[in-house]
Amino acid sequence: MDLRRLRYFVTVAEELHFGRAARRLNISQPPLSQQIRKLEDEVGAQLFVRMGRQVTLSDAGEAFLGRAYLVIREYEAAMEAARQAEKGATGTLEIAYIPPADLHALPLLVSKFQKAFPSVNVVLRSMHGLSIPHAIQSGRVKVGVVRLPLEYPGLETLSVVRERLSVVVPESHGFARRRQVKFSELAGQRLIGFPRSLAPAYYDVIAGLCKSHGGFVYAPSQEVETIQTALSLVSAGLGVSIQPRSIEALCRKGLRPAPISDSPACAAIGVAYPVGARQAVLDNFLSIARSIAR
Amino acid sequence: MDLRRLRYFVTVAEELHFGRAARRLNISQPPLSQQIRKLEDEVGAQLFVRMGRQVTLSDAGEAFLGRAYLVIREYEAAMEAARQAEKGATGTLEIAYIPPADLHALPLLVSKFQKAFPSVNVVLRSMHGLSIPHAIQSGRVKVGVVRLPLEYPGLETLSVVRERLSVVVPESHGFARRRQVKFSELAGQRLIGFPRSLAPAYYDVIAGLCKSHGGFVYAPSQEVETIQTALSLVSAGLGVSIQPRSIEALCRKGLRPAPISDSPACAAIGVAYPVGARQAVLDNFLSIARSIAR
DNA sequence: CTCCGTGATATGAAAAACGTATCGATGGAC
DNA sequence: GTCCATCGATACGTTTTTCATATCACGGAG
Repeated sequence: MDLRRLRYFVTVAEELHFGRAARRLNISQPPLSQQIRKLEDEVGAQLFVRMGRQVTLSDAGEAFLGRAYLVIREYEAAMEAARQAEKGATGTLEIAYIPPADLHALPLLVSKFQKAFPSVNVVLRSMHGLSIPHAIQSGRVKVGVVRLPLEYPGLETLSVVRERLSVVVPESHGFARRRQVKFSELAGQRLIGFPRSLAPAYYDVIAGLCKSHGGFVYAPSQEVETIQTALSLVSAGLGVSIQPRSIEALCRKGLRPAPISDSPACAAIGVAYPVGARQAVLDNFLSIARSIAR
Repeated sequence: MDLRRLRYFVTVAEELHFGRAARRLNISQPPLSQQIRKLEDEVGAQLFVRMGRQVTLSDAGEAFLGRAYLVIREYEAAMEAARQAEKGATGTLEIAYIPPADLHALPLLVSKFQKAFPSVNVVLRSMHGLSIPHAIQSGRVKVGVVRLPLEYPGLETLSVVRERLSVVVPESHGFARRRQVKFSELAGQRLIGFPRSLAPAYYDVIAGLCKSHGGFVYAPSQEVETIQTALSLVSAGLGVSIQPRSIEALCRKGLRPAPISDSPACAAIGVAYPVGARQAVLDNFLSIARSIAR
């Protein structure tokens, strides 16, 4: 399908001379005449007026010519659009992300990506961390921004930002004026945390640190699903909460974050994507993610 | 050129299943796979993702699909436009006309034609009667509105309106209050007329009537090219002028038209067109002209 | 009238598209 | 795990389409 007849027609219409047109098209004249005749049959109208040795566009041909140019241009634009999409320079990138990602990781990723690929349409979908893997594998989104580590068959991950931990306490708390605290000091505190099912691996990292560095069993006395709720409960004096250090930006009046000095950079957020996905938009997004991770 | 591959692609994209698509297209499955592959080669991008038994549109295919619909629609619109143009329902009709035609004949023709064929673009070109035949045969205009009779090789004519004659006199003239005059009374009057070369046959008709009915030789003492000039000269008292009866509409203050009672309907205006022209717009225009001529 | 240029026609060769048969891979049933 | 059904890809021979060479038919110029 190469729009051959249309190109033949356009050339003849431009030359108004079958011989010259045939030379321009690198074919001989008889097949050109045949193809024009077939085109006329298909269209159902006589496109040229052959009077003697004079060839003219008929009214129908005149009307057809302008449209023919449009068809050819549209077709070439379609091919070009497909090539651009294959290079990942255009198209749509659906990103599923967990709410806490919009503090740091998500704005970083999206702004840098959009600067590099301004023609890509980015669609952001806030989702529960649990449903993101399935959304990726079903193709509803191309990539997820999730809490790491994440183990899921068929998915690979790439760490983007890693943070150490802080403990958020109310203003009246003993830690409120401390420059830093240690895990061991958290023993006995009422802890406000998230259900393990929300991010099992991340939960286990925190629990492991409490055990190894603090010597106590991580057992939140309140389980909440969002950071905002956790902070509200802290503010109300129901306990303290272990959070990534970037939580400071969210600490409104009455809340104080205290860095945990012996915390490794364990609160990681990264991207998750299908193994062996051959999608250029995704590849481009991943290279942006890698450049941020350094 | 039937956009075959494009239609194949669209069908597969709609079905996302080569077998079903092949059945819908009334071909077998292998050639369909081949054509899709060739299309992918030509476009330069993989349009479908074949993973196992699952067929999906790739990003490139997604981008291509929308444009492909446009191409197909544009192409069909082009064919339809050509057919419409061939039927004469659309296109352009260039009309050359002599200035006196815009009194009666031209508005009649154009308004009725445009009512019947509103999509045709009518272009009106005022020209000297002498240059109209050449304009028609060279194709610069499709039809002419001219003074009849007209003899010209390669042209046919069709009478549209026929009028009897009046003589236009100044208010102070002796004929000014007459209900009608006869050719014989025009003998001895100073006559204002047009050069014979402007419309030889029409000139000869008038001259013949003067001779046969009036018994004198038609010999204008002033020759002018336009009706307006003739009327101005009459108004200035330089003479009287023989004109078609519809001249009454142009008689401003100081001018009086007097019908010539023994004039036949000899001032004819009609359309001139190439013999054997097979142009539908022209045919449509001619049938309108015939319906006006009754 | 003859000759040259032009588009249409005839015919055989090359290329493209198609159909039948078959392979290979994948997913589900047992 | 094995078997079976499904689906797309491949192989190959046939049909259709397209092309090139040769030739014809027509019209205008000398």
